[in-house]
Amino acid sequence: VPWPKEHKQATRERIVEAAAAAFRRDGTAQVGVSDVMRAAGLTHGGFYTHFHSKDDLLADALSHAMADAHTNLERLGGKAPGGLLDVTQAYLSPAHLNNPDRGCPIAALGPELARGKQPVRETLAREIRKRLNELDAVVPPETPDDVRKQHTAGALACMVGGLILARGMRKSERAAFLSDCQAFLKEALTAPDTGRSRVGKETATRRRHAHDQ
Amino acid sequence: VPWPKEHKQATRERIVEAAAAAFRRDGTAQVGVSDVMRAAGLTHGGFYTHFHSKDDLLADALSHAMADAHTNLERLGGKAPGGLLDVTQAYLSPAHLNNPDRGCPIAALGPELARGKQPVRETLAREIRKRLNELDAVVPPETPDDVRKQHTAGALACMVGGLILARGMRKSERAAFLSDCQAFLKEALTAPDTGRSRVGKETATRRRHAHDQ
DNA sequence: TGTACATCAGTGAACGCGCGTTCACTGATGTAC
DNA sequence: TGTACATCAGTGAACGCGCGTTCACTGATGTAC
Repeated sequence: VPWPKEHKQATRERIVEAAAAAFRRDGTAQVGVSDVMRAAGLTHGGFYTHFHSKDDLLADALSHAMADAHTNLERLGGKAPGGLLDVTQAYLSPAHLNNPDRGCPIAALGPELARGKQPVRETLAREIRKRLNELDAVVPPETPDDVRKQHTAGALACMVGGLILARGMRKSERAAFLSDCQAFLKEALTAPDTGRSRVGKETATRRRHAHDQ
Repeated sequence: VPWPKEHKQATRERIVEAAAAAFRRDGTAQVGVSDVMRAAGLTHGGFYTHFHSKDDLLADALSHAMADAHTNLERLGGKAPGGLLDVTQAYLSPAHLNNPDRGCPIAALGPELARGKQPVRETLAREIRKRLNELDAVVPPETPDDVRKQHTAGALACMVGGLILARGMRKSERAAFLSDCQAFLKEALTAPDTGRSRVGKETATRRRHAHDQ
């Protein structure tokens, strides 16, 4: 083998990484294969030695973006995620709002991915399920199954919808809307009166007032 | 004037209506001016006597789609919306899931609209604010202002995110996820223990079990 | 009442342009002798 | 150790194609006489 074995794979990952950022920032339709290759420091001609098609790249970029967002959001919220509430507060942060290229690809591309071709839709469905399972694992084990399912579904829905809506609003209204979503989830997930689920209570108040634009 | 005065306006509205449906079904980038004109029973050449550009049409189609979705969702939930909870239950329904072309344009196109050009972004921001105000008006007047703001923000976020996520999942998982989101919102918005907000309680249970695919 | 006319909504060919994809090639690399 | 060679990652010109937009035109309409 004339080339180092890991060289091609490393190049491929550079392309995927560039694509994951560009797609999330500008949308899948506005970013061309040439744009991605240029961002990866290559020319467009070599693209098809790495991928069968742009859709093939998109599916890979989606998986990469999910892992990437997960990493970046953990960095935001301090080392330990703590509970479901902590995850939601980090997600609904101005930092996430203002950096879609390093954030959740569902919030950035969800609807257009759902309209995509089969491999893309399959990857999206798999990643959503994975995300729900991750959130599920963060809820205290003593929580009843039905409550747990409702909390993970409701929390993820509120995160994705909240971020999308905030990004669609006027700049001056965004921070307040994110705070309202955070407060709503704090109430809904803590639910001290039902006594069934008490999640991440200790850090919620602190985060609620921490804005960093 | 050689033509009836309302004729041109009626044609223009036919184009906007066709565009509002096509954009929501297939996305703004996948639907061409020719597609829209053909759906309206016209040829593509006449488009620019009605609109300055495709973006101009998109802004109009967005406003039209919001009003259209509002009408259709009211039809789903019986005549009287009742409360905030009722609105959310109608929104998170299989009927809405399966008919994006007649549903909420934020759930169908939100992220790509937020990346659009200024007039489109302005229209999106205005429509989101309008929607929040409509939801606000449906919350009982005795509800404290901060709770009201959190409920409307959280509910809308959960609606939009819930629908987007459900559309991204495998068909077999969608209905259960929607139900989980509905149950989450029922808990969060009813919140019987805080005693501050008791919204749409009477119809929630019935709706919760009504699926129509 | 009937005819000639001016208006303008709608037509369809044509325009650049950028896209995804293909392909003949180039040149840096590890290997064989 | 040094040289010729086979390999293949990457190059860049070229391909159809469909898009948004323009424009010379057509023909249905209400109006003037």
